[in-house]
Amino acid sequence: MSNKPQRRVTLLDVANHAGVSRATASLIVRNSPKVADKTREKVLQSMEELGYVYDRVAANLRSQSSTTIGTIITDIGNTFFSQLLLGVHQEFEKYGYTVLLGTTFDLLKNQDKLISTMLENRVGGIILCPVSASSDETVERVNQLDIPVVLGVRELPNLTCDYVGLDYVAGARVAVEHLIHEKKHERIAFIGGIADSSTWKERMEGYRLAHAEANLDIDPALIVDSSPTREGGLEAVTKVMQQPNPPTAIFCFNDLNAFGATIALRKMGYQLGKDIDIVGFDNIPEAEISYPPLTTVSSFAQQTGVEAANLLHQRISKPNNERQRILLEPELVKRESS
Amino acid sequence: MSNKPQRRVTLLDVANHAGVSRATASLIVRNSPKVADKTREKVLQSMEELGYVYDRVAANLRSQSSTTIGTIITDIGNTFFSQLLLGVHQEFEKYGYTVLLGTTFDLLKNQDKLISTMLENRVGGIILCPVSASSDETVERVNQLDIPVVLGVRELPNLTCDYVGLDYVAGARVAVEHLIHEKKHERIAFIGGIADSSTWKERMEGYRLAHAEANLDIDPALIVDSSPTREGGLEAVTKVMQQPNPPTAIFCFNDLNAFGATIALRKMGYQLGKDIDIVGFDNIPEAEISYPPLTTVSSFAQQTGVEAANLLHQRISKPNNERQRILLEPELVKRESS
DNA sequence: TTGAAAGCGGTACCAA
DNA sequence: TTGGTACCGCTTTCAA
Repeated sequence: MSNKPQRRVTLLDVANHAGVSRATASLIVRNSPKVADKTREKVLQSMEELGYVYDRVAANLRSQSSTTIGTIITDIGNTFFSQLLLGVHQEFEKYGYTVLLGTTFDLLKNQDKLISTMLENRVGGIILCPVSASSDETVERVNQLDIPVVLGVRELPNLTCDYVGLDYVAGARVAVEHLIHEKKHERIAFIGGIADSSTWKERMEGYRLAHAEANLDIDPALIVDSSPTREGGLEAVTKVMQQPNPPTAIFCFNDLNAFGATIALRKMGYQLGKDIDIVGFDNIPEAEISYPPLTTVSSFAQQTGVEAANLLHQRISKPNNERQRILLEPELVKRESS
Repeated sequence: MSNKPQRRVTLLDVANHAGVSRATASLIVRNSPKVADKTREKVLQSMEELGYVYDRVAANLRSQSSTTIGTIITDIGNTFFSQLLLGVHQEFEKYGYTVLLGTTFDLLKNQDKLISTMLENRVGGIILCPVSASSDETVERVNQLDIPVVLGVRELPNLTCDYVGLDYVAGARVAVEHLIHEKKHERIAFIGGIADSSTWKERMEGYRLAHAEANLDIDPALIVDSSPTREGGLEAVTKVMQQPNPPTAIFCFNDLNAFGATIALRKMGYQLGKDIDIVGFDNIPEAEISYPPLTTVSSFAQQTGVEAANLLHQRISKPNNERQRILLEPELVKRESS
């Protein structure tokens, strides 16, 4: 028993064993109702005995279909994306899709390669969280694809596919308004994130609106971008606090940036939530247990994943439906860091 | 342009367009050296023009090979596993494998189904982090598989496949020794984790050894298991602190449990690292930014993923190599919670 | 170095 | 309700 390199048991083997044709056996694996119960049982019995394993790959090849979908995210190490992925999985499990995972680390060349890989693997659709440097070529390329694509988190211009993301403008605005009105700040820094990206620009817009509404001027020296990581936050806040006239509050591109900033500020001797206020963006699980617990804007990562998966599923089953654009509403979660 | 449901461009189309045979074109997509440079260029040119996309699925079917591998983890929401997954990805990208991801949520029936799905999708191998309730049937089943399996994190008895994990006994021991010798505790609780699982038993053994070595008795009332989550930690610590003679220090099954315990203890009015000491296990990124920063045992999640991927790759290329068992050495990371 | 034809493990289609 | 056969897109094998 268990002497490995045996030939795979095929449907034909099963059919022969059960004394039926391959076509009939095929109907049975596909749960077709138009086959006699007796025959079905006989064949199922044979499958059991022979240890038959369905070859979905061969089936998909012949039927020109696919049961796998590609999910391309930026970084699994970032809880925001792992939460999103959780949502995607959770939803696709229902539909019986399998997920092919790819991570870009925000590099365009990785993204290009991943899209190719996904296509070569005949995925039925792609959930794409585009890298911040996504170029016109990316857009062009995605537009050319014969399979459905749902964009997540970051929207690309001139792209006509479904999209699910957050109203970042509103999210940034509510965060900054909180700092202005409830916390009475007038010099608020905006740190982190890559200034090229649409997600940054939208937060910037929210930041601007909140200032405009309160008749507050914006000091460009208080705006320092960086990579959206802990390290980035650390660097950016260090830079911004070295100003002759430093800010009294800090709005961060995301929670990761905020954590980095927190570490740096604490080292400088600031007491967070007292000497200086800080608010993040995303509400990743760490925000709750960090010190001090981080005030942040929830961007509903898991929910985003769920919606994206749903959109893709709909698009696959009804290719000609009208294009959808889902914008989740952000929510300010007040904790102790501000 | 971009009128969707066009037939897929095949190698035959390319061959015709370039005026060569399909076999020749096939050699070219596989980078065979035995084809004239002129022919190659002509064909590559045609591919470009026609927008050819290689069908890896069909290729794998015909050549009885596979370029995807399955990775089955417990929960993407748990940073330990997302870090592990990060390692796996990072490594497989080098070898050109694509990862099919599955999550069990520690449920046996999910695990069974995922293994089936992976097989049906013709994965070339599986990295399996088994659920804690993995039964003899799981073992039996995995033993029967014709494809390589590498076990991660949790070892299963009587299973002859490669394994990569941590020396949990040593890890628990060093943690508890720290509490006994450096922090002078004599009543140390062990909370969290499922008492059935091998990972729990090994930590328990380390806990026992540290006590034995210090001539300390173990009070069974201080040992409370739970699910390995934040909620579990919260419940378990609540139970253990209600003892008439509560512990003065707490060793947690993992960091998630520790965070839950932290929240509960703080609510009870304890000041961590002062009134009571706590140490976790895993050293997930959150441990560093939690309050207070958590003393914990690093279990090198990402490294585990890297090693597992390597093991699987080796096994796939050399099926008859001797079985390997990699045990990473734990490391105590001292922070402020103890 | 290139080409013709069979086959991987299924499904589609049509006839019986 | 069942069976026969072509075929999905590629690789393999062997001959030219």
